[in-house]
Amino acid sequence: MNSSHPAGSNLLADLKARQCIFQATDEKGIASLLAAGPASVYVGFDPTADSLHLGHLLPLLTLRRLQQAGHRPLVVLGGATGLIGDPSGKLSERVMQSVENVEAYTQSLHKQLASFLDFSDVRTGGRILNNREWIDPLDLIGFLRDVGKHFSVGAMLGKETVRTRLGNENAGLSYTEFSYLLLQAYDFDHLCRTEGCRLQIGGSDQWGNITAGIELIRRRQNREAYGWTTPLVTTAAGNKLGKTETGTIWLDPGKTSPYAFYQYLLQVDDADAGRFLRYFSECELEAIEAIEREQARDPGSRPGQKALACELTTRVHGKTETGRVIRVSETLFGSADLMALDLESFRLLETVIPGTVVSRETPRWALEDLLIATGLVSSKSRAREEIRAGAVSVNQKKVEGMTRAIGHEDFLWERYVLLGKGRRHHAWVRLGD
RNA sequence: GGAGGGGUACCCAAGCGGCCAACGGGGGCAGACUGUAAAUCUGCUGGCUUAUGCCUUCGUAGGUUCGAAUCCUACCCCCUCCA
Repeated sequence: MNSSHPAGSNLLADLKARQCIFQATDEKGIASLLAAGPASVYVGFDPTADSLHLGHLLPLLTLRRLQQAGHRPLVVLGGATGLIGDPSGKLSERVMQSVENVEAYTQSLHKQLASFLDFSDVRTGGRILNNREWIDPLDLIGFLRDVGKHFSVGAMLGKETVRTRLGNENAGLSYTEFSYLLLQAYDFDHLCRTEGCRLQIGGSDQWGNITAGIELIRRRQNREAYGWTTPLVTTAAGNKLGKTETGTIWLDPGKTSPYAFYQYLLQVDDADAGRFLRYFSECELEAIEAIEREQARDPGSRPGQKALACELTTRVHGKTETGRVIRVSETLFGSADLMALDLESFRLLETVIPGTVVSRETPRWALEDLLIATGLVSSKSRAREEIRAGAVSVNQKKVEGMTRAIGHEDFLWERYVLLGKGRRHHAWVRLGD
């Protein structure tokens, strides 16, 4: 890994300029900790699903920057805390996950992490840990006496997380979730003891948990620990990055295809592109500013979105996949005449966007049925509505009228039909062998 | 355990015997305009062999009624306060 990045204050200055620091406990203390040599830094993720999503990326990539600067990344998977459920940022009680799910999720996340951090680099010596290692052996009485004793219920009630939950008419807060804070604080205390880790970073909703850990360390170990949070990344429209009405943008290609991932980023608001590049891109700030100037001059070509989408898709899904995705995007949205598309392009298309295979035995298909089969619409009624609205295209030609059917003559290269719904949704239909 | 409040479509939220597949808002999808942007305007937003037709849906299960999201009974869940 690139280790040319400066340790200590320059690194912090860069992170600040990128607005990757939302709140910090003691900037001077953090600066001297990082300047003193390689420091262990920890980020925790609870296995609430079998994949991370875009919203997890900022703390993760911030940790990556720290590793590049020579520090030691520790990722804690909350195999234990995930069984409790973090009330932070949640408006209502979480549904408790089964033990089997949490275990399976933990394993999935474990695999995913390898593409963001280098755990084989002996010099920085990063590790992935599961907090079951140290939480499972705890006994209740011991925990209450040694850890619980250091927490004042008054202070806990003052935490924003707790206050919002208690203030909500329709949601309460169970004792289980109320105790979450103690467990996460204990994680930090444990890591400080066993790994010499004195810095925790996390998303902005983790502030309360992080500061609780710092206090616990102070009381039990009489040591000074630090923390900072990254901002919650929201869009100009006020939504969380990666959360759409139709679903979450996952990092797992099986849950969100690389194409969908790329397209999501390509479509971010102009107003967000520069900010997101600062958060996520490893380009120097000057380079980002140059892209922004380009963007201002020619917003239609969206250089900011393209840079963002390209870099992040590459980081998450790799270079090869990103190349395919970009080529397909250019095919579908470029001015190129579809009829000029060669068979190879269709084969590529097939690996990138959704579609369906139909039997050669059938002479004709109702357009509605193919729209459903490809997943472009959810029901026949919807299909009809979209056709009526003039939203559907066959081989890039808009369908007029309601009676269009698809026959063998529509298959280009006697093999493929390209269906479209609206400006952005495409799917292929392949004639089976 | 007691008292009170509440559970309606993706979310919020009206409705409180027929005119309810269910007002309104948000979100989503689509059309126009564009730049695969934003803003704006318009349409759609349970399903079906498109039908002034049928089926499913208003926490769950029963019941009353010609007819129920609306009334009754039991049950489940959530919130607040008291014990």
